[in-house]
Amino acid sequence: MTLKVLCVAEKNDAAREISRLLSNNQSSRREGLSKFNKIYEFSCEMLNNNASVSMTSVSGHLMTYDFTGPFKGWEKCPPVALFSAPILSFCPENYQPIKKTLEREAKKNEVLVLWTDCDREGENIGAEIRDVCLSANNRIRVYRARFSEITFRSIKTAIQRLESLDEKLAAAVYCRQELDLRIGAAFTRFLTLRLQKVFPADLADQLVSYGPCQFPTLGFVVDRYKQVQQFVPETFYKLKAVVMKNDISVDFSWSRGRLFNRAVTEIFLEMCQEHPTAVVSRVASKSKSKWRPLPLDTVEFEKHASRKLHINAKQAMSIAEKLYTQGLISYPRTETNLFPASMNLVPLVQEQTQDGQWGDMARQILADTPNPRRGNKSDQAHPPIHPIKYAPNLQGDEKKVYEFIVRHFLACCSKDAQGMETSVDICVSQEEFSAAGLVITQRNYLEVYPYDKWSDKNIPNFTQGESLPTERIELVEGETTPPLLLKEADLIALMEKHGIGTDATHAEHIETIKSRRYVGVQQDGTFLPGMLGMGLVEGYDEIGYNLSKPYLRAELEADLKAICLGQKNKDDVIKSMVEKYKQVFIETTANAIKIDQSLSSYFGTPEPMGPEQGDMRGGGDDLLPLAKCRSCLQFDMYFKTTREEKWILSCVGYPQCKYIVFFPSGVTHAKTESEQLCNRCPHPPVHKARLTFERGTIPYFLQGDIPNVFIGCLFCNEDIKRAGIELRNMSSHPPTVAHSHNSYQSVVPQNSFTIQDTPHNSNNNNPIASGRRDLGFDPTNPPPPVKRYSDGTSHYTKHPRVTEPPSGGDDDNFVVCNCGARANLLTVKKEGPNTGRKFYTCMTNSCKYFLWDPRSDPSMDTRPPRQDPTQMSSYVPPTGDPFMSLYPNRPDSNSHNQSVCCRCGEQAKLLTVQKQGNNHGKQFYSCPKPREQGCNFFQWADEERRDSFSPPQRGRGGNSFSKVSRGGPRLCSICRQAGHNKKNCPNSNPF
DNA sequence: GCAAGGTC
Repeated sequence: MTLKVLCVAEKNDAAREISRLLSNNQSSRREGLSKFNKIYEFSCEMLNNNASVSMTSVSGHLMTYDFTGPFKGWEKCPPVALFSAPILSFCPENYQPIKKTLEREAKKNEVLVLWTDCDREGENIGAEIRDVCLSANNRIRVYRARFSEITFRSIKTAIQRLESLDEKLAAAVYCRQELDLRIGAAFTRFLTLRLQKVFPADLADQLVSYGPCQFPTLGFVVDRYKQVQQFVPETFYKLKAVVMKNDISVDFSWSRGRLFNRAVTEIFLEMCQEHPTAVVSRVASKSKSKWRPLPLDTVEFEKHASRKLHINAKQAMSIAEKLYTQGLISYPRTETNLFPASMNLVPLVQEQTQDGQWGDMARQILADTPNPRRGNKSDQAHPPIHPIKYAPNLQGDEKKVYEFIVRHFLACCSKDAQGMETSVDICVSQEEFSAAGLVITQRNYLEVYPYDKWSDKNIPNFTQGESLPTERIELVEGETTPPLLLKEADLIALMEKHGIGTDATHAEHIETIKSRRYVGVQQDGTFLPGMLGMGLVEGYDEIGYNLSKPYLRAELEADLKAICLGQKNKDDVIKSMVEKYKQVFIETTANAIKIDQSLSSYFGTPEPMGPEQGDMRGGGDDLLPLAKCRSCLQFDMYFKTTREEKWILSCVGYPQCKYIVFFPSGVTHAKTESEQLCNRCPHPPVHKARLTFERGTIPYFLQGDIPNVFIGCLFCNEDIKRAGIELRNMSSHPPTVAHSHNSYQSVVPQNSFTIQDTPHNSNNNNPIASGRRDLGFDPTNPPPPVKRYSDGTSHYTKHPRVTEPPSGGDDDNFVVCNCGARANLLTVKKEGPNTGRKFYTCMTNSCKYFLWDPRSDPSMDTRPPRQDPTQMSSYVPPTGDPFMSLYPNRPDSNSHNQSVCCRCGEQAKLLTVQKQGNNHGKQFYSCPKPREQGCNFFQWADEERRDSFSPPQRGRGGNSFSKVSRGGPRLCSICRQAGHNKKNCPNSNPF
């Protein structure tokens, strides 16, 4: 029996090479949907079967991450919301062909073997491949091949010991990805939006970013610059003895090195000058070798290119990649600095014998057999960088880079340079001096490697015990010098030392801080911090977090390691790190003025920016959410001002969730009280709000210690209602928002509305409208097309009080539900039988009217949405709705579970939320009288927040329900305890 | 328009 196996490697090169090895050079090649990722086919033994194998590849990560909907817009949500915003995982457009190839091939095969690189990222890429393949073929069996290098032996061993994917490694990468995105985006948006406003003259178009790699890199440059600035030179003194031998003058240096006290040095000088004869105390000769370089890895390549060729790291890497794609050199991204024992270097050296400059050297190496040193690093995937083919016709920098790689390779394969070092010690009046000379005996690798310097230094022959007159003894004065400013190669070395970025990304991070104007490069290649970079680091230092230091990142790295080892759990790490960084962020925003001040020493007077500007542009202290949205329960709600400068409280889920609360015009400022939580509201935390009123507009009984200021919960406070602080709200049921690792958004709005007015009463006179809710959509008798502002024949009618939309265009998406609120035309995005279908849904949570758009493709499934008489709505959203599965809680027949809705007199049901989620098990009252008849009231059993959920037309105040239960003690409606009522409840709000 | 990590 033949087993059908799909193998997937991390990149095409690896797939090709592994196929070659597994097939004994017998694989055939065909095209995949991605032109960069071929499919290699062959047969071999696998899992004790004859396997027919298709081997293909991805190109690194298949999936990428981003925020969704409202969180994508820079000014649509406050940056702090990004710490809890949902994240969408999706396959970007240019990788779709790869994904489609995987899906297609997965369907044809029984087994999937993952051949991604054996590192953390590789494990995660493996998991991405697995998820895609399983979604196309859920019966495919998944294995992981582990190999340390792409050699016949390693590959064979791997195939005999197929394992399972290490979920821990994959999880660590998910963790890194999520944190990098949240932290980077939040800080970047905040900084950019704020500083563009504060320093419009200099930074109006400047992107000011924060990244956990770029910022510490900037920190290194600033640190060194400061060391140089703060350096105070010190004068030192030393002695020098000059001796003539065979007409050659030799400088001997003092064994005491240097002293910082002139008087003391002068005493030694006088002593020597009193008895100036030098006696040779020791002459020693020993052989010395200068080691040939180690095989070249990426980091060394970048450093050498920068130092010796004066080509910056980023540029050097892009040239190397070009040479690689031309087949001239090996893969340039490698952490390996030792050639695998199995690798045959002879043909590679052979190639270079043709060259006029280094051909002789290549021949010499072949005569001696190439023998490179073995370094101590291996990424177990790629060999060190080496030339593949001889390339005589390159020009410019390409030629320089290629030549360097060839010379370095030949130098590696050559022998160490040999020399003889002679050291001579002399004694002058008990003070010791020494000198050394060098004679190079065999240049060896130096012949081909001009980048290293090792020169002869001639000194004459001295004999131990001989006495010589000193030519002179002198006091030399010098000054200590500051450290040198960093050059690119030093910066890369520091990044490597502190684990900032990876070998593949060092050059990119350096490029980023250059392009963001954080640093500049001088003519001599040294890095100077720019005004922006300097100011940012100073500002952050002022705030007190070492964001420009590598520590925080190092802590994350340690956590990631712990995840890999199974000592920590991914979700815990994300939770704690998000919380940590969020606190840092909040403190940073609260102290943002310090950043302004630091920058103001470079960019002049800042434009004042305070908390009064409570918009999304990064300022002030309005960045705390008040609570989770009362409508969608998914997103946070924030205070903000409208264009007309009226205060509102809105859900950041807009436009997916349009819940919004309007305040009366007397409110001049609204803010979340960071320290005060409401102890009665569920779904904590619900913060109390601080509303500032215009003088004279606030009722006397609301005034507390501070005149004209109200502090209290907006969702369960009777006083608010009595005071006439009308919390008008409009909302829509939000579509499901995809969370991490979901590849779809189920529903997205076709357009977005701005809310212009309060909804009004339902139009009870419209028979079609009022009947529709009960009947649902009748497929046998499809209604006429829905028109905007229909003439009464449509299911939606224009309510006379709704303001005309400003455009006046023929906007079919704009309709008014029979409850008076706006209804949206939405499209199902989730893959399934209804993909692409459009439907209308009312924006108010308490209505949730649903209707398929009859203009949708009639061949689609036109069954009406699932109806359940116990459900609140005729529309059942896919997931995420706490009201989705509501079933009456009827365990007994006594009246204990019943209340009478005092508004309409109907008996209200006490229901229990069955669906798993935040509200699981919670009880609520629901009046069964249809909305069209003016009721359909909703209220959680354990709280009072009627206005949030009641139909807008209901009057304020008064209790809609009177309990008919006669059993048990009467409980306080605030704290649910017996013995008092809400008027004298000890837990009540003081207002 | 944000990050960093893979890779072409």
